[in-house]
Amino acid sequence: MENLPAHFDSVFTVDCIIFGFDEGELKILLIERNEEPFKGWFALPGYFVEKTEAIESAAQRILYESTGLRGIYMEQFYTFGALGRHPQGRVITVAYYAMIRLTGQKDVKPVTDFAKQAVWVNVKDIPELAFDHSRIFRKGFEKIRNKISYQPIAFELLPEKFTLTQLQSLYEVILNKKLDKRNFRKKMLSYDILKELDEKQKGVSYRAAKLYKFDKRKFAKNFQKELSFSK
Amino acid sequence: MENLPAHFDSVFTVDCIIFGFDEGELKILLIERNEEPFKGWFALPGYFVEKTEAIESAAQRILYESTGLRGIYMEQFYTFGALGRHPQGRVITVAYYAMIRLTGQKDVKPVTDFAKQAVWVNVKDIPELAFDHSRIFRKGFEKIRNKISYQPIAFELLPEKFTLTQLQSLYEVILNKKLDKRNFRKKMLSYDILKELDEKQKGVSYRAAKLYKFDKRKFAKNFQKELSFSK
DNA sequence: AATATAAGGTGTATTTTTTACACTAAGCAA
DNA sequence: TTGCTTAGTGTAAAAAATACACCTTATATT
Repeated sequence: MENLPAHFDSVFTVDCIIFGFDEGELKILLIERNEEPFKGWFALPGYFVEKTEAIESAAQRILYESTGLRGIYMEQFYTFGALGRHPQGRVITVAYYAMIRLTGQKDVKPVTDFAKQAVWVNVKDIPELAFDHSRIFRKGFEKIRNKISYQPIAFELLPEKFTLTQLQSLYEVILNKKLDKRNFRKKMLSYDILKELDEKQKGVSYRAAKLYKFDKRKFAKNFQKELSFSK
Repeated sequence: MENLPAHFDSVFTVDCIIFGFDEGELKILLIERNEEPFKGWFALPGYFVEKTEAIESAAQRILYESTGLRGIYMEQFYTFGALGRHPQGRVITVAYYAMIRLTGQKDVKPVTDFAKQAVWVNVKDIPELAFDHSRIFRKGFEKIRNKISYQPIAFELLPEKFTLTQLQSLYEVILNKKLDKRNFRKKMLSYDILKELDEKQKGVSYRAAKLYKFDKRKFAKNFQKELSFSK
């Protein structure tokens, strides 16, 4: 613990797991580190929290600096504070996740030096990450897998207008299992939180599907009962 | 942020919600603060984390110092880091809860100066607490209320041997609603995680009930399916 | 124009789970 | 012996979850 960099006074950091859904694949954002330790490794977007910052704002700032993304609601899921997490001493890390919509601008780019680049990586292809970030990722992924079963968080990953098949395949990727089409639709529609639009999918070379939107109004009204997708 | 006490270097703390079940009442441990700010107020047991401590060990140490309790497994549930939580500056607090068995030695006593006394208080009678501890308590209580519906955490609050009626009334206190006796028993027994003992309750002035134990072995085997007590 | 292709969209029967509900049995005390 | 208090038990009805297959529609190809 001798000779630490200046920010080691604060000794705590925020790391973010940013989920995106693109072409049927669930991805997260990783940065390539441009600083020792673990220079050149991939890591979750994250950095040191300033001494007088609220954690939430730190999370926003740090996500912006490492990826260029702004104004994204993140949910805190765990705080990691074991000894030996960081080679230079005890570092406490508050971890957040967010699910975002990748429509159009899915190009991400760090705006500071500590990250060399930011990239979207399929959750099935995550390499070994810096520090204990692999563990943090697993814990966060487990969290959303669990949460999606009883809370409508999947919509945040989809474009505003989506088909039921897209919604189902997102559930399938997150839960990592096949769902029955008829049962999925029956159940999803029974929650009465979707709005059926008069529009159809465009640009597909087969029968176009109806488009739906998540309906916040209906959700607030009808969502006493919880979602459940066990099978 | 001028003139802060020495430990303000570290600016983070651990707070604990310790649940106990006693004579049909769900209680938590509070301490009376013996330090400014909020001297004389009740607060959750908690204190500053040292610079080179792991959070988990800090939580153990702090719980011991404020209440005399040792070796209690605590589960982290949220980290609070808004500005303005602490009148002297930004303080980040990692919050834990634990559920403990109050058999015999339920007397608690601080072993340092920052707490004047430690007391068990019924969750229905919690006064306004120091800092944002009322909020932390509500969040932790919500967490266990939620968790008890799908994980067998209630047993940790009961004596090793308990009756089904005791178990049910614990569920009722935590969930804050009446449950049907027959349905409760049917469902609880269907999980096959209890061991029926050859013993009966003693010292009651009415028909004595059978005693049961939580059976970790069976639990590990049979607990793919989750508990659920919605009604 | 006809055909092939690929996904969209739909219903029913069966099983499982949840719920509602009330009386007898046992033990102790007076 | 009687009264009091809690223990302990079963069934029918409703609701939810599951398993399962075919026709429809839009486009692309010949």
